Amino acid sequence: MNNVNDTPQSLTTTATESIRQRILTGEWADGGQLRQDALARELGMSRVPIREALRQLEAEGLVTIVENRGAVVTQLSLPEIVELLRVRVLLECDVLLEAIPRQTAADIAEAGQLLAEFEQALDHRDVASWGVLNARFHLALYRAAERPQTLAIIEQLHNRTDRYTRMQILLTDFNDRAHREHNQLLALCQAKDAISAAAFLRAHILHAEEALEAWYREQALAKPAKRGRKRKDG
Amino acid sequence: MNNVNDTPQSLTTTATESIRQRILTGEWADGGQLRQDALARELGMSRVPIREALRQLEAEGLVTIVENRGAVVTQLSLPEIVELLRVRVLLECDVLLEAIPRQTAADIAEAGQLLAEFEQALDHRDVASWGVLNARFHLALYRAAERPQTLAIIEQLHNRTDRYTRMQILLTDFNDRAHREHNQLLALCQAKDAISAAAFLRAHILHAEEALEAWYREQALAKPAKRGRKRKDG
DNA sequence: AACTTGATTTTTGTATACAAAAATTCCAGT
DNA sequence: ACTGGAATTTTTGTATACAAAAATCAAGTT
Repeated sequence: MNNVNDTPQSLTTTATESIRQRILTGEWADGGQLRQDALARELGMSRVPIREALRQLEAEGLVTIVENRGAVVTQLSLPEIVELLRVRVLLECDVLLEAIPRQTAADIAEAGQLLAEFEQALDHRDVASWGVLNARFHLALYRAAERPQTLAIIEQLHNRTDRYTRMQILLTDFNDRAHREHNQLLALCQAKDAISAAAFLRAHILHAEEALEAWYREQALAKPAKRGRKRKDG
Repeated sequence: MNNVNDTPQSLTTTATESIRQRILTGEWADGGQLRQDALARELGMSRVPIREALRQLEAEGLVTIVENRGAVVTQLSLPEIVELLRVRVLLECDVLLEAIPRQTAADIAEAGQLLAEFEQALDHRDVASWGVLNARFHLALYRAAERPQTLAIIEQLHNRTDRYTRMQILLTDFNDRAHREHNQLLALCQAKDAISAAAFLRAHILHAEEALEAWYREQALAKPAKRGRKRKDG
């Protein structure tokens, strides 16, 4: 995704990548407003490439542009998140099944390296990188399937959902479980046990979904209590 | 997708929709150049909203922007098309399974109406509308699943692949088979036979894939012959 | 305190201008 | 006829200016 050629990159591409990265690392809250002028100043360019970048990110599902009102970081409802996780289950399990017989030692090593980085990030509560590392770990396992179009769709699904699964890990102290499951997944890949790995991956994603649903339910219970207190104080 | 509100639509949105529609109906050939100036003149606006529209359509996979050289209608190779059709199989069969128990008589009637329109379009060789009607027919069957995010992804997959399956129908006289299979699919939905319908849908999409692959093989055989003749004349 | 209205400011959408890159044309030499 | 280089034209990328829409602020009324 980085510009590895010597040809200068257009400002629009620079803006798209920068804004996307900042959304993925959680710099802006869900629903947070993205001001064209501010972004243009920060990135040292006019509003025009910013607008083009926002158009692109809107089509990727990361940004929602409201006409004459500007752009916000897209907010997903729980049903929407759950739906996208279900799509992930369908695509990722199929791709993993196909990838495992073709994974090389280098693929496994790369995934292992990413897992080590993810463990460190979990230990250090470096929340900003959890989603990115999670996506990279999964994609490293799938790459051997040589399905670049499918992987691009999967990457976009991660870009849209990992903010939420990451937040859930943070708020429910899901670290150990996430790490355990990733290690187990890697071990099954090393063992070339495609059927078990795909079934495990399915369970892994569905666990995240269940935990997210449980967390949302807790929030729903917690919110009315807050409102009650506010009335008393107000 | 049409603007049903009284609020005026931005020029960018207008341009996006217009250009997308023209790509889907085959107005431009695969790989055809999209000139910003020409589009701006045709649509009666400046280049700025055209550029924004092209950025959006690029993220949808319909357009490929080459820096400093402009935009072309995206070309997919056979492996890429096959891959996207496989993704369609995964998503559409799952969604149809979920939709069928919830389909209403209105859903079935809508799909039947679209099938009648598709039959007419097939009879009249109205090629421009085949892809659009095909997508609409399928989406009508799935809508009862109430999975809007998944349907949006499926719609984009159709937008990216129906140009090719449509071309294959045209060039291999696949009309009768396409029509028969759509009718069979609708009948299985009417019978609420979800398992058979999903299996049939899978076979239907894979038939299209096989036919496309066969057609590409014929083209590969046909091409060297043309090149040979050209050398003799040249 | 809440609401309404008008004025002002901010933000967005778009056109125009300009610079840079790419494509095309032209011309001279072989 | 072909090639290479220069000149010209076309096209793209971006900044700036302007108009319109939305948001904010201030004053007055209930």
